[in-house]
Amino acid sequence: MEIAKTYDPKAVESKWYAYWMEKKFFRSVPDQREPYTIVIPPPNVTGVLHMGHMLNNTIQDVLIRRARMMGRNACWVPGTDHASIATEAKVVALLKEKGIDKSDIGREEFLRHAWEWKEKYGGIILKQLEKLGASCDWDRTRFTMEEKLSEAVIDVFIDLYNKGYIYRGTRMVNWDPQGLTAVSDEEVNYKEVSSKLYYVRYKIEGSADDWITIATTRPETILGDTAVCVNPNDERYKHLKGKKAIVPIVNRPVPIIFDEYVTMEFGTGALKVTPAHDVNDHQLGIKHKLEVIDTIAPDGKMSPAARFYVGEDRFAVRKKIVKDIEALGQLVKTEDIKNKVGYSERTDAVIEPRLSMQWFLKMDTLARPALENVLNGNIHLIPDKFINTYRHWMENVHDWCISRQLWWGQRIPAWYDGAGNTVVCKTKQEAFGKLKAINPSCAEKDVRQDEDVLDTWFSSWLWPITVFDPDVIRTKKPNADLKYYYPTNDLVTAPEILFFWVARMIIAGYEYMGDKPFTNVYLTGIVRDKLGRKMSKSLGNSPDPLDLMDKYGADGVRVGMLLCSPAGNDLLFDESYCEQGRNFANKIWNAFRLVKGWEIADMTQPAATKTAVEWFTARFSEQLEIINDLYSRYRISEALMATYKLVWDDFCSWYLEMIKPEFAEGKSGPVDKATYNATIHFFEDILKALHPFMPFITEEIWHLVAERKEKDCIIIADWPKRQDFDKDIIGKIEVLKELVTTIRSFRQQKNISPREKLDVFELSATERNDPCRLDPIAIKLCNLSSYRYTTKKIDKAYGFIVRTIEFFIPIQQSLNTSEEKERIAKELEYNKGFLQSVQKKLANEKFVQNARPEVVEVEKKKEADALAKIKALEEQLNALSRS
RNA sequence: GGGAGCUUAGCUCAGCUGGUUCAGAGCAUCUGCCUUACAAGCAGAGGGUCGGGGGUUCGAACCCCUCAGCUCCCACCA
Repeated sequence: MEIAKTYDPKAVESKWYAYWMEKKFFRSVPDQREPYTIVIPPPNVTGVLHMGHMLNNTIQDVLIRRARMMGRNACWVPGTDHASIATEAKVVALLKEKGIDKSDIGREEFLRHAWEWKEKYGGIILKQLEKLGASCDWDRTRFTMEEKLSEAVIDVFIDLYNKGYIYRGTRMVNWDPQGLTAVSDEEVNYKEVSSKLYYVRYKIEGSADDWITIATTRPETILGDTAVCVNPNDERYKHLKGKKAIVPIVNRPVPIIFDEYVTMEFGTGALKVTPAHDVNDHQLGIKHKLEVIDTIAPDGKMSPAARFYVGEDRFAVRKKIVKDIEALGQLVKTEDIKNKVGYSERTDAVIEPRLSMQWFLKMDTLARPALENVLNGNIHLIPDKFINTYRHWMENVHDWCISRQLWWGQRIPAWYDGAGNTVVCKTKQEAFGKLKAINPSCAEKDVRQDEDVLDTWFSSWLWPITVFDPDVIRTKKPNADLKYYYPTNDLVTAPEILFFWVARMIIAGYEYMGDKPFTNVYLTGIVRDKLGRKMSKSLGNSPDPLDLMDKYGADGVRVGMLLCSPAGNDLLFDESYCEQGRNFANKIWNAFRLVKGWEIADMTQPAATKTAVEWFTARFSEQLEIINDLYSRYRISEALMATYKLVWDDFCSWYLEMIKPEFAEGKSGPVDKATYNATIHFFEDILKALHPFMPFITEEIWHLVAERKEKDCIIIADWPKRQDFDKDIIGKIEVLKELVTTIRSFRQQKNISPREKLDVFELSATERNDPCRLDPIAIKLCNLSSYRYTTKKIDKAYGFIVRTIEFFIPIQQSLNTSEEKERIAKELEYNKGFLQSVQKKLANEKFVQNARPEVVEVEKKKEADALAKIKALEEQLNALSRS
């Protein structure tokens, strides 16, 4: 059978994914084994796979696959998030294209369209995850807005309301004029922008020519001014006590108030107060009992209350009003300044602080256990630098605005009778009953449900609970799944949603399960481009993961992602990492080709090979231990690198070269059975160690390297067991590697072909003829005609030292003496310098007194070695001088 | 404005409680090789006063101070 020279992932990947699915290897049901559980951070239904997902899900899949191999009952629960704002915006846009306006068709009709859209496109991202090799239990796929999960959300709302944590109130909220909804503080991004600070003078009422000049960046809000505020300590304005200022354009007299809130140094020290459109002004408004004039409508256009520019957008009005004020002669000056403006995370519209009636969740009490259990280590944040950030947030947590003025989402179960009474309960009937009890004149037709839906995070914070048992909120009796899988083990997510989601899941976990939702939170970095810029659609700097997988194979891309993912840091992604991943896959493939091409013969095992097998046995265990340790510390990319080097360097470059049969009659010679079997066994172990990173190629080779029964797949194979290993041989081979490298380097320097055989003599204190078990390996790897021992130095030979052992290679051609002398002199000089530094240390009494004995011993050993080496080098130099 | 963190080879990073596994890894670079597993490869080599300065110590990439630069989080003074 001819095996292709390069590995072709395409057919292999789809074949094995289908096979795994068919054999239900991803399926998990509770059993006797210890569970290992991950719930996926549900991607938005609107989402398409981007590099962030790739990273995130690759890590999850690595963890879940390894756990599966370690004998745990591995369960990775997939699903999607309904993402109210994002999805609603998408559907609105789609309808708009068809000429349909959301408000024209009404709630029911709109939701029908939204569901239709979800059914059609909502599963795309999950399909894409399959390409990556994600071994999710697809039978458990959940959607945050499916009936059962929604019911749980409603039950939680009612429960928290009954417990007194939820209240309704008028608050200044972050209003998204494009999405036409309130958004939470966490959904506002502040960006620094260049803007202008306008100085506008207001006339003092009743004066002839007395003015007060304020400074503002938002002149359009002047129409809503209901006061001018100055600092009571400000000498400049003391005379204005009890006076009024006239707001320009609208000509409204407003009080001049005094409050220490105002910074005297900023602008003119006088602040215009617009309680309806600024958070701080709102506070002032409450404190000084100011009138509130809401001049900006929900859509960002001036409302009738503004009286001027009604119906025009606030930004257009900003320009206009400045001109008009200038025309009035009241614009004093303009300054360029930089300030920060809030943008909506979802729509990127400028956030408008706006007063509105919203539902809030009181956070302080609920947040307490969530903070404690992170601080006391019950929940680990990885890397732990995030603990500080987490604590800071949890200690200063604000009440959470949970209502959204949208239709796509769980509708708030609050009911009104139109007479100012509110009840919170599940159904209209129930509500009618309750309302009637309060207000006997209430008719059923008066009962109206709150129009708003709940914040998406108010549903996803239940995710680790409701994916297993959506009824538990109501029944309070966890089902078998929930009992078995909860708390889950690892959560892999982006630090950006540490507060949005992670913190709130922890809160919900303790409130509803009395226990943490997960033990470890692995926070990935943000995927950036080579230049460190965040990947984004608008920059066009984000590669399409599907294209990448097409080009490099899923295994290649997985490896590429992880190669550049230092634990807890952002990663600067570059396609060349995927290339490295693909090359690695190809390397493995070719190792397989080599082994598969061997003929097995009934022959005794050569000495070199026997030692090589002993060495690799030890080496593998040694490295496996390191790899296991890296996994346990979630150093995933380092675990990959250790595996990479184990495979490429130790297995391919050293082991396979050691055992490779010699050529005979123009083809590779046969290999003995013992070596072959050992090698196949090593190969299997290596494939297992690689499987979490490269599931497809390992499964493929697993089936080619030996006969397999139907369900004998690597995906469910046992993770290799670490054995006690022979440290001695590992050390010896390390020295041998140095010898081999030195000889190869010598060949290159002297232009000696690798085909030309060389003799090597090792200087030995005593006469000996017994070959060491390593010698045959040296003979093979260096293409030697012999490896002998000598008690005398050899003339007319190239002499060199490895560690403390002296070697000679006799050569026909005469050595360039001066060149050799120079080389040895250089080495001598280095060693003398080294010796000096060591001796200086040892001569230092304070060092000998204070340093730990082991450290001193080491220095003494260094000294002895250096002395021996110097002696040898000097002798070599003398010999050269004599000849 | 408050807080956290970072700065080690051209690039991305590792270096746990100060001392042999301390100056490392991968990639990139350079040199020689189409050697019958692999040129998506093989072999070899070069490359860093560990951001600057100061201090503690017998000894500092590691501890302290200071300066500079970068990143993130929180707050949002118009």
